[in-house]
Amino acid sequence: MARPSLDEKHTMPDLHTYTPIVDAFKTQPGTRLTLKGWVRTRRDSKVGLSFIQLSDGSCFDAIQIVAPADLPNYTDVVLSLTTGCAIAATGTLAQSQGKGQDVELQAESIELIGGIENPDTYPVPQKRHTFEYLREVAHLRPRTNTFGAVARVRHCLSYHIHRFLHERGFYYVHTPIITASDAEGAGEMFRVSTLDLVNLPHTEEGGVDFSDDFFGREAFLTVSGQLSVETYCCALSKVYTFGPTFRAENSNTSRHLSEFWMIEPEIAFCDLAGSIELAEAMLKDLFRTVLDERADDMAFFNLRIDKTVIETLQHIIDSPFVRITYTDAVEELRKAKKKWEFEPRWGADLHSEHERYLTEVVHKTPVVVTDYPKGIKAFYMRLNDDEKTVAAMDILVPKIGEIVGGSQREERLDVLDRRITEMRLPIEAYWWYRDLRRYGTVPHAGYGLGFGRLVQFTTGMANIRDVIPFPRTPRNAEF
RNA sequence: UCCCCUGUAGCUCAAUUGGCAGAGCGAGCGGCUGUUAACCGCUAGGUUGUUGGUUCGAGUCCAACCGGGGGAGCCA
Repeated sequence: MARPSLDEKHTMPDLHTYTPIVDAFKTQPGTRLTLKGWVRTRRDSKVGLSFIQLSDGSCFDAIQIVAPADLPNYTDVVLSLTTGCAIAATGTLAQSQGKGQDVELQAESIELIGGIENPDTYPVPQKRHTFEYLREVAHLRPRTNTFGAVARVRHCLSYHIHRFLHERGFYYVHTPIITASDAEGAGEMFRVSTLDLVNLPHTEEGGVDFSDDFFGREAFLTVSGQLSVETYCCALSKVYTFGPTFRAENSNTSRHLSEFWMIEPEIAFCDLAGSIELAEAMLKDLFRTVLDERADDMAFFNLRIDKTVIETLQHIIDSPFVRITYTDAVEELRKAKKKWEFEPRWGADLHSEHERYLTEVVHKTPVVVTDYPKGIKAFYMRLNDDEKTVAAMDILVPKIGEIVGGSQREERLDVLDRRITEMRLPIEAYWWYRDLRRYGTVPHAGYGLGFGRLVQFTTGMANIRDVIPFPRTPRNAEF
């Protein structure tokens, strides 16, 4: 990420009457600076000094400020600073006399900007906290090491997804959040309505009369931008969406959210293999970039969260993803000397234990499973010549399982219609989707990459609720 | 939604066969120190998730409900 260099600062609006700590660390000792941020800890020395660890979130490390006892407000302000206080400190950057840091700020003045009402009630004092507890104080958890690091990595991944796709000629399409179609076929939907719930208008047959509703018909939050983005794909060739999606499933796991972000590239004149290549290149590019640009945060995750993350990411960057058909995968699983809770069987979906075995035990790397039975996959996936399987793919990674799900789309109208009918879906609802096959249809393919799962995998964080600022899950929408 | 575990101080957890509610961390005060996961001492802090039941007596046993965690399913 191109942070503005110090020289470029003057070309920016004067937001910074102070220096971000990330820049302070790169500054020559002897330079006079003002720093602003939040106090992590204060330690006093009877030599006549206080040491203040200051963090502003611009990088992982906090900086040490040395506050001499002869500051005019030393007794009444400096000595009462506690964890969480917001301050401004002006002074000279100096080579540290102590161990543990290279540079520190020798303060000439310290100004209290925002104090702590009562240190005893501050929810995130400088001590160990469980992630479960921190979820209850989600408005203050970004001040902790872990959540600051997650936020920076999340930003880095987000930014470079756009960069990666942009560099390859993809256009970013804003697909709608509200959809009038309940036929997206990827799970339970949240209803969007302005009807008065306690006094619903009824039709003559006794059902709810949605013609009185805001859109004059039933409306929902989208579960996927795919169907919409296919329309732009069949005009701009290479496109993607990156936005929130919503699933009203009663899912209670460490890798599901009711509101989550997803990247959905869609590529015209492309088959399944092409979309797998893109997904693999994209994941590798992202891992490489994060290890490079967020080395500070990644070192922390590797030390405190998961001692194998960096090694795992590096290994993935260096080796090709394993590709295996569903049929071969089932064969391999059946041959495995392992007791399954669910016996692998052709025609049934792979269970969590099967996916983990493939990716964690057999291959120890991401595994791309392709060509699933048509009966367990969505209507829009392209029927293979065997008439039994469809050109679908899932990319499985250790611990998390499915991180990408994609397919080549069915571009033949007759086959598409047959599939819609077979699956007893309301064909009228797909009129505009079917039009794409009537007017200049082309082979195309795409996939959905779960952004939260990507952040989870990259950081080693065990629960998806801890890689998004304010997780929405069943019975939980505080904040 | 199903299975298993769990709910005690601000946080993390103890509390013997049912018998006086405890510790560490954090916080406050004091001491020590170019300190840095600091160290030493003192102090404050509790309707044991809720409701009901069994019992002379319930943190402990029983029931229902509510929250949290792990696994499964749904998927990204």
